Amino acid sequence: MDVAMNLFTDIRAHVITCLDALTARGDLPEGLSFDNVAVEPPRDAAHGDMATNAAMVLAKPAGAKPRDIAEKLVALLVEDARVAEASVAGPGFINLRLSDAVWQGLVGRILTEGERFGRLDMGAGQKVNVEYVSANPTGPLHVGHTRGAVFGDALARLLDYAGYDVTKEYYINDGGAQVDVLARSVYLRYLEAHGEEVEFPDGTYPGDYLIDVGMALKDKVGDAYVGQGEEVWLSEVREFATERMLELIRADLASLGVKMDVFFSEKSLYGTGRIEAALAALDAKGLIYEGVLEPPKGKAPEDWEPREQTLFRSTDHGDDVDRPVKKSDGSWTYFAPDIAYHFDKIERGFDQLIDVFGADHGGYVKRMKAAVSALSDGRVPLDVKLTQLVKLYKNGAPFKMSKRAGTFVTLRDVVEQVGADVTRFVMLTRKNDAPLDFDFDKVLEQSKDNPVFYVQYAHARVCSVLRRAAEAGVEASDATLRAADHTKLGHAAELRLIQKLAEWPRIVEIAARTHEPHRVAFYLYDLASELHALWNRGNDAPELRFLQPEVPEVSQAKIALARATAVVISSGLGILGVTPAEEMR
RNA sequence: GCACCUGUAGCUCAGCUGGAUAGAGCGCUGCCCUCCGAAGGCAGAGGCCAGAGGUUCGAAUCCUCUCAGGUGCGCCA
Repeated sequence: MDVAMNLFTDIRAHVITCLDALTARGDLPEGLSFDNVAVEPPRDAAHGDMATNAAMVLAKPAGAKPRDIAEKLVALLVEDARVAEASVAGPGFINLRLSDAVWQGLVGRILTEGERFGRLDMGAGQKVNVEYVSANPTGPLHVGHTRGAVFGDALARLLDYAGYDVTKEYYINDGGAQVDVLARSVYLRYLEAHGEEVEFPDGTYPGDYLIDVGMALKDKVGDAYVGQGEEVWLSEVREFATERMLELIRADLASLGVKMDVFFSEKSLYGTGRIEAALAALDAKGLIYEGVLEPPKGKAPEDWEPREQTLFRSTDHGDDVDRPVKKSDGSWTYFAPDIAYHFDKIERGFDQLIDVFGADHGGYVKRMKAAVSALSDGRVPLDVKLTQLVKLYKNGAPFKMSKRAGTFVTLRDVVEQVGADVTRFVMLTRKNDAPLDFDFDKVLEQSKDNPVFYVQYAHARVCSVLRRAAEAGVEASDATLRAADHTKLGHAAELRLIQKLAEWPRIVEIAARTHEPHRVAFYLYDLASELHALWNRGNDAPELRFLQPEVPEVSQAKIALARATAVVISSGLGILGVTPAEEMR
């Protein structure tokens, strides 16, 4: 077990020990649960370094006044050398101030643990499947997919960092009618490659990106399909085209730094008995029946007619209505193979499933959860994360996207214009379920209101200090910095930065638990802000500058702090999939 | 009609298993660079956390209802 140090859990353990002592002494009744006892950073730094609610949450079950418990607890807490001061405040909070030595000691530990500082074992090696993007293989990925791709990928990296065994997966919707549309569109481009004049009727994809595919098809099969009916070429062309589209999509993802572990084909579920097996599993639980659905109220469906269908009793697992798995012609609905796909994930032994969908698929969440709940007998949780729209702007003005007008913005367009690092970071500066504004000009701005720049700049400044230390003849290797005398870091501004660094493992824990990687991005911004603040104090107070060539020991302690900050920034950016910058250009 | 998401400073948004006087950036006001670390920093003003009830020692956070915006609602995926 490789558990990074977390000062908050360390101190919480100390609080629990003291509570046990109070219990043994008879000051607290036996058998109290300490589960709700928390040790957290205080909202206001003036309250101290950490605060615990122990006295308040225990007052009621112990039948005592919060302040009485608090005072007894305080007396024990201060016996530990790490606790410099403990006091009761407000309704019964206990504020703790830790000795400077505790904070100073953290710098050396971060430098020793490096990227491992902040890694957790909360996942305990549990297998988690994160499914994301899963776009139809009918064309290049567009901006909407980009957000899902970045979010899913960062979530996967975050969970890995938190100790889960993560599989990143893409479900290829290659079983439905739209890949037939793709095949017909490619066929038209194929005819075009043979010099025919073609038109693209409604219901086909007129995009230029298929021109190459049509030519490639010509190179492969010559004129074999010219003048032939669909029965001759449809299946072949479909396979050829989807394969090409997948290559395109893989390349799009690669340009963003996204690499999937598994591409799972919907088509592979057909004709193999796997859909039937999944539905049989539901049937065995009495959850499949033939029935007629009620029309949705108030929506006045004009062409509604009652018809009998094969239904999944999803209402037994929290859905609002039962859902059809077969169309009236007897073929499967989209839902059926998706049930089989999730059944497959369950059978592969995942302890937890996560699906990342666009917000327009919100209506699909309950039935999917119902299916997973039913298929796993409630053992495997499914969390569905919805990503909201990305609104594009160009220099403050909305940027309209239209396939017809040719102003269709692809993932590749975005990455080519602003770069993968910027794209990824910006996509994570908002909670996944909140809409996101993406301004092509603002994201490249080098100023404080651009968080990407601000965080990168903090990292680059540390690199710059290290370079200049070398020029000034101050030894600043990692080994030296680790062994430096960190007790020289006594200034309040320096301790503040260290305290921010101490929060890193907590941030990882919270972000991983809530499946919210944006928390990492916001934390990095705060951390960068602390570093910049300290840096700028060096303008007026030379004794706070990191590099002080005339006193190498002091420099080394301060540079160690800067370096520790860079280590954490680098870890955080790693989770976001962003490369830390060594210098700004 | 129903379901899900959202509603926090003038604007864009954070806010942990419920904790203390609700935070950040932009914008606004006022300071700080002859040079040595200013693509920046410091200070200030600005809030009925959409509204109304409820739960409790304590609610932006949990529950109920209302209002506003978004998304979706049987043979699309």
